[in-house]
Amino acid sequence: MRPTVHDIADTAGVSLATVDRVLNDRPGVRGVTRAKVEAAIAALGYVRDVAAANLAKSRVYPLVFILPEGDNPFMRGLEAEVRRAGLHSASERTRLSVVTVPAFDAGALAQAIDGAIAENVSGIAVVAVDAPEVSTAVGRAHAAGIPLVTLVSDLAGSGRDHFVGVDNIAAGRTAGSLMGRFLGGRPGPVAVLAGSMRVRDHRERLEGFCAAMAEMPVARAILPVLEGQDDPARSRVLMSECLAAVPDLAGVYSLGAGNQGLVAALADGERDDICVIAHELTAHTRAALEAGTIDAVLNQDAGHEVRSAIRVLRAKADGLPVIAAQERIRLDIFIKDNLPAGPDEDDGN
Amino acid sequence: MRPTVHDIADTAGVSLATVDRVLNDRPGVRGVTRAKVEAAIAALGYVRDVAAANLAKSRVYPLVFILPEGDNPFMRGLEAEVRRAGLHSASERTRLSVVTVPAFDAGALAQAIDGAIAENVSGIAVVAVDAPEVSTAVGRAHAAGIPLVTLVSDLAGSGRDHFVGVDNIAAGRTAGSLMGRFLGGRPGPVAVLAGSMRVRDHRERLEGFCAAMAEMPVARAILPVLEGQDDPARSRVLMSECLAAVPDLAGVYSLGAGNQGLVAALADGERDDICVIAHELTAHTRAALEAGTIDAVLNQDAGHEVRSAIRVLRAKADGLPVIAAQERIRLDIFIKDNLPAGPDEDDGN
DNA sequence: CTGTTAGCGCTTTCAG
DNA sequence: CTGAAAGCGCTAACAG
Repeated sequence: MRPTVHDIADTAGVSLATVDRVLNDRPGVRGVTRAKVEAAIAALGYVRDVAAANLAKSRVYPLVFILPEGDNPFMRGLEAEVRRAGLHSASERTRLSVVTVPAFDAGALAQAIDGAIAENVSGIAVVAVDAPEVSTAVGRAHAAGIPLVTLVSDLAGSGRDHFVGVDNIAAGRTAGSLMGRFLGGRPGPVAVLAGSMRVRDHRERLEGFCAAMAEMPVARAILPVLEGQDDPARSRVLMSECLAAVPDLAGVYSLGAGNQGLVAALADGERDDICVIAHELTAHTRAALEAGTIDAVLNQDAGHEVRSAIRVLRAKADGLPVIAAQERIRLDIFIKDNLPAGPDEDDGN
Repeated sequence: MRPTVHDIADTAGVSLATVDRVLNDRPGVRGVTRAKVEAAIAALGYVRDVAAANLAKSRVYPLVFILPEGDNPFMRGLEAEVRRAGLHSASERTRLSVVTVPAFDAGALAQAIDGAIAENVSGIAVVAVDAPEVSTAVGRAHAAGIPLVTLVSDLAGSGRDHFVGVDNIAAGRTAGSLMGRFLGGRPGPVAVLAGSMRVRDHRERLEGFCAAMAEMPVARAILPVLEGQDDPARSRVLMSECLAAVPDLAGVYSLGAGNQGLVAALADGERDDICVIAHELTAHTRAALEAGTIDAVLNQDAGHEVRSAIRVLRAKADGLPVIAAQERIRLDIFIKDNLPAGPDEDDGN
């Protein structure tokens, strides 16, 4: 049997309370006593049973996730993952809630953050819009001692405690690298369809993409970015115009959530010869991948992100360190052949 | 506060013990009583606190992992992941151990399985060699009521309770698909380097690869399989001979663990123009990917696999159902640009 | 500064 | 068939 607090108490010749004080290094223990206890801990090779500890301190951690509203499928997927995690929140002693705000709206976002601060939650996760109002609101959370992590899209030089999401420059590079290889020697420029250059993840993806394309053996023109505001109709129009204007278009990099519009435009123009690389595995991108319209999808696992955000916020709330390496979010590459299970099945890993 | 067993007992007008009997559907409860309790459970929306339950039943589950010995880096990585999981085994109430047996040795493997049965462990995870001796040993485990899962490589028509690993046919298809796209119109045959056709995962990968290559727009010859026994020296020799014999070789699919030898042979022959797709992200493949020798690596996350095996074995030992969708292991595609953190850093997801 | 005691939510004897 | 009571490993009052 593994040693317990009782064993420590016995071999150190002190009471349970004292052992507990040392373990959680709370004040009120003499140096000598502390030393005895620490010796016993080391000698017995004690490891704390976290589950039991959580059970005992029946504290709960109310955490709030602030996400953009609207029909962006990735964001709705994120929301679904938060709710799914909420089911397990039981044993994790957390209470999760979701607040949605208009997309790309810095003011509304700042207000939502202030709302969470007012409710005195124990942690905030927010899909950031990179704007000063947001930064100052994040500063207020910090001042109030409430841990805050940015999710998916980061905020430059703010007081956020941690960023949960992929390395978007690397994501862009990956897209560029695949695009270059898939196109090979085929001539023609590539188009880039984004949501908005106001969010940091989109800017970074573009940067990485251009860098990787520039390193390819075959030089290739990259057309000016089309900003579709992650709106299907708008993205479709922009893309259709582009297809009409650039008959020799060879590829499209869709780095935001405009995929539904993109696929529609490609169907309208009957252009299944174009190499398309998109982000986020959703019902739309999955279908397009299976149909051969999209060639590769880069994905960040929403489930992993949500669980990571929860772990980090809890750790911060408890004043525990975050193991950075453990919280890195991977960039998945999907092609038709390695598509995972179904859209609403979860791998829980 | 969430409802507890006490609340159920109160509203159902029974004792804790009875509630517990119903919850874990143990015998010894009258139909009427059971109904009352179930009504209360439903009414209160009770969800069991698994952590507390585990704490109370201080039962531990000894699980044994049987892995091939030798310097196969993927297998050593698997072993490392088992040990890492062992650290957390605390709160999971499991005790993990590892047994290694000579690679591709069905007799030794069968013997190890019998050994575990004799020790009366609560679960066995085994990297299978696809042979009759192994199947019968698996049958004995089944007869003894010991849950057994195959890990990484499956066993045809055996009594294994579950397979933890990737869909290897899909993995082969993915490799073929990428190889076809990367090579584009470039002429020349491709070689296949395997470990042994005696393990099922290698056979399945080959099958998927050939199928995908056959569907490519450009027809391409696939050379006879080279079986390197996952041994660096042997793989190197085979590969070198192949390079010498086939000067216009366009690509290599390494579907086993012979990557060290493969990379050495390519270096010997100064052939960095060949498109190489390999399996499993290890120190060697990572370095070769960064150097540009290998173009893509398909990976199964050893950490995920180990944790999945543990979850499944525990569930089986407890007679609980396994949520298949949750246990599916993804096939990761890595290129130079989306390589994850470091080789010994874990993402724990 | 240190110890005693009563739980957290669940399981498990052992009596009735 | 059902209930009372004791604990799992840890924390948190409250006394000393």
